[in-house]
Amino acid sequence: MIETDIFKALADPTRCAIFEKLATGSMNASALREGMKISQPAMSQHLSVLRNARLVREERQGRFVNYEVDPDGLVLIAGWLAKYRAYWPARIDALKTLLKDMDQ
Amino acid sequence: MIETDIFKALADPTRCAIFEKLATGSMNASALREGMKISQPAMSQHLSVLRNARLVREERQGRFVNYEVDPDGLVLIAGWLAKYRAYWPARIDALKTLLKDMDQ
DNA sequence: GAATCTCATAAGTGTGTGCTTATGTGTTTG
DNA sequence: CAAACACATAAGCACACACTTATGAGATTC
Repeated sequence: MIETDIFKALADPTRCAIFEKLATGSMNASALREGMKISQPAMSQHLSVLRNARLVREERQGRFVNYEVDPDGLVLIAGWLAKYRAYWPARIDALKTLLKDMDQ
Repeated sequence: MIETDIFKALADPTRCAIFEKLATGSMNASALREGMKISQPAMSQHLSVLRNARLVREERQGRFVNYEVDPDGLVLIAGWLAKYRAYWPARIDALKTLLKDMDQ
């Protein structure tokens, strides 16, 4: 099941934080590590998990590896969420407004 | 971090299946267990995790406990997803169509 | 009110996960 | 080509997690 892999990837707070940081702009692993109390191998392992979940993709640049958000994972989550749309209450209107605002 | 709790809840395949089954209609724990090779305590524990993640809510009915999807959890995921909307590609159009279809 | 039913909790166990240190791989630089 | 650098992989360890059996807590039925 590929969705559970995505959820599993985001279930770890550190990994979630890495993803959020990466969402502010693509970075290499060393830059990501700045400000985070985490070893180099740990970062590498986390990025590997995020990559397998299609939440992140890499691009080799010389001896650096540049990481960026992979839209595939996000779209998969959106697709999963869409299946349960029938359960969304009126509150969904607030979210729609939020989405519209972020479109600007 | 409350989002990681939701993701952690959905990271387990069994729990994910329970949620999906519950999305087809509210049920008590015994009905949920039908067709699933899982012990009664295991089901109870899974439901407890889903409840803490606000993905599911309970309603006592006599000696039965009726479970149903809690929209709160879904809305929280939608909110998390919305933060990364900038990364959604053209493919988002296909999803929008899907969402529109499910509105009918 | 005793038996039965639905569900929750307790306690114990094997497996998975996230971390560490140590080392390997590939690239750039002097 | 040797040293330095960025990153990946290996191996080992502590802890979390999903499961089991056993038992407890409430509610219904006879």
